Amino acid sequence: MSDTPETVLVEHVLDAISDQRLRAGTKLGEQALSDLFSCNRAHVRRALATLAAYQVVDLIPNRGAFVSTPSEDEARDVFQARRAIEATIIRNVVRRADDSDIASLRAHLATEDAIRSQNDRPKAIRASRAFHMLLARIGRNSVLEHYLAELTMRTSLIIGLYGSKTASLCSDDEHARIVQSIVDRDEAGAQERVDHHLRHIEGEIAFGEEAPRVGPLSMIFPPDRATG
Amino acid sequence: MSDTPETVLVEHVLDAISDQRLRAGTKLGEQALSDLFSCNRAHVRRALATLAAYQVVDLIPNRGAFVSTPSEDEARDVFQARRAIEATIIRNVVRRADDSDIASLRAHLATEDAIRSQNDRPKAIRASRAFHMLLARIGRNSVLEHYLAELTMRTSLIIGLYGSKTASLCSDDEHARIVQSIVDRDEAGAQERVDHHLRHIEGEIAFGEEAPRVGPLSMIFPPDRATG
DNA sequence: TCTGTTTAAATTGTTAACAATTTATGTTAC
DNA sequence: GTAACATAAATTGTTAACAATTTAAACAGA
Repeated sequence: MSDTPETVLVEHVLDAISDQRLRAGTKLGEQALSDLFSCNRAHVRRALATLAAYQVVDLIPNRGAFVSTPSEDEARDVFQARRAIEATIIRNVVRRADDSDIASLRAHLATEDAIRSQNDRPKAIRASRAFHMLLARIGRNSVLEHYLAELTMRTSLIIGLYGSKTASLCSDDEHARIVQSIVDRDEAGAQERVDHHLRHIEGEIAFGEEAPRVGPLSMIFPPDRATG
Repeated sequence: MSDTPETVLVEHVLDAISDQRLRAGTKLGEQALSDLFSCNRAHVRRALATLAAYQVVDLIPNRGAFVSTPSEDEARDVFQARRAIEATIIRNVVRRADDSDIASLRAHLATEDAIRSQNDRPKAIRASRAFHMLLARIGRNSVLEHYLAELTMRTSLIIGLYGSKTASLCSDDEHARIVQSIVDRDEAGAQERVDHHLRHIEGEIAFGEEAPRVGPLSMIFPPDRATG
C-alpha cells in the first residue's frame, strides 16, 4: 500500500468505523478532515469518494459526507451476505490452512482471552473483527477478503447504531469451537459453526430502538495502535 | 441515481467495461476523459477514485489510471466469489420470485433467443450479464446485487483478456434450465444449475494465452443504448 | 415567546494556474 | 544502425482563489 494522503485518510476512517469510534451519521467535513490530516481539500474529496464507493459513507450533494446509517433491511442484507461469503471462506480455510495458519489462529484466541479479562469493549470489538479477517486471509481468496472487510465495517456501524443485547459481540467460545473444527479438518462442522455464530450475532441486535448517533469527529484518531 | 458528471462518467466506464468495449490495460487519461465528457479534471479524478474502489481501474501514481488486468489467480478468486454469492442469490430468487418476476425472466429468455439468432457478440455479452443481474435484483438483497455487479464486470475483463473457447459465453440453454428450476421452486436444483453454469463459463476460459489488450478510449461511448 | 424574514458565516462546488513527473522526440557519438 | 543523452511535449499532482449553496445567527413583528 502506498502512503498518499488519500490512503492514510481512508485507512484512518475505516479503522475508526470498525472500532466504533466513528458512529453512524457523523459528519465528515472537508475542512475539518483537511485540518486533521494536514492535507488539502482535493485529497479529502478523493478519499471521501473512495469511502462512498465502499458504502460506509454517504455523499449528499451540497451537504457533505456522512458516515452511513444502515437501515434494518440493509442490515439483514449485510448479514446474509456475510453468511454467504464466510461460508466459502471457512471452507477454504479448512482445506488450505497449514501449521503456521493454525498457530496464528491459536495465538489470536489467546489474545481474545486476554482482552476478555480486561473488560475493554473497544478492544474486544477490534479483536473480534480481526478474528474474522484472519480467517479471510487464511482462506486465500483476495476478493472474498476484500468484501468481508467491507461487511465487517458495516457490521460495526449496525451494532453501534442499533446496539447489541450482549456486551461481548462475539463470544470467544464460539471462535474457539470454529478453530477446533478447522484443526479437525471438519468442513461441514466448521461451516455450521460459522453460520450459527453469525446468526447469533445478528439475533442479538436490538432493531427498533436506535442508539444515540453521532459523536465527535476527533475520535477519528485512535487511542492506541496495538492490534491483535 | 443523481446526474453529476462523476456519476455519468463512472456509469459510462462501467458499461463500456461490461460490454468489453473497454479492454484491460487501456489507459484512462484525465485530459481525454474530461474532453470526452465535457467536464473538468477534478470530476474525472473523483470518478477514477470511485472506479479504483470498485477494483476495475488501477491507479498508478504519476502514471495515471488504467483499466485493470486481472491475473489468473485473481480470476479464479472472482469466479469462486461469484459461486458463493450467486448461490445465495438463486436461493432468494426461488423463495421470493412472484409472478411478475417470472414473467421478467421469461421475457429475458426470449430476448436472449432473439439476440442469438443475430450473431451479435457484444449484444450477447450484454444480455448474458443482464440475466445474472436480473436474478440478483429478483433476489432482493442489495448488498449481494452490488457485489455481483462488480464481479460480472470483472468477469467481462477476464474473458476479454484471456478469451473464451466458445463464442457465446452463457449458453442460453443453461439460462433456460435455471429459470425452469425457479418456476418449479426447486431450490437445490436451481443452485446446482447456477453452480454448474458458472463452472462451465470458468472452464471455457483459455488461461495462458493472453489476448491482445488495449483499444481506443473512444470506444467508451456505446453504439446504441438498447438493452435487454 | 414564538414565528418568519433577513443577514452573515461557514461549507461545498468549480475553475484555473502552476509545479513536478513522466513520456516522447530528436540529436550526437560510437 | 544503435545506444545514450539532452531537450521538448504531454500528463499528472498540487494549490489557491472564487462562486454557489447551505447552515447558523440576528432581528423584527405579532
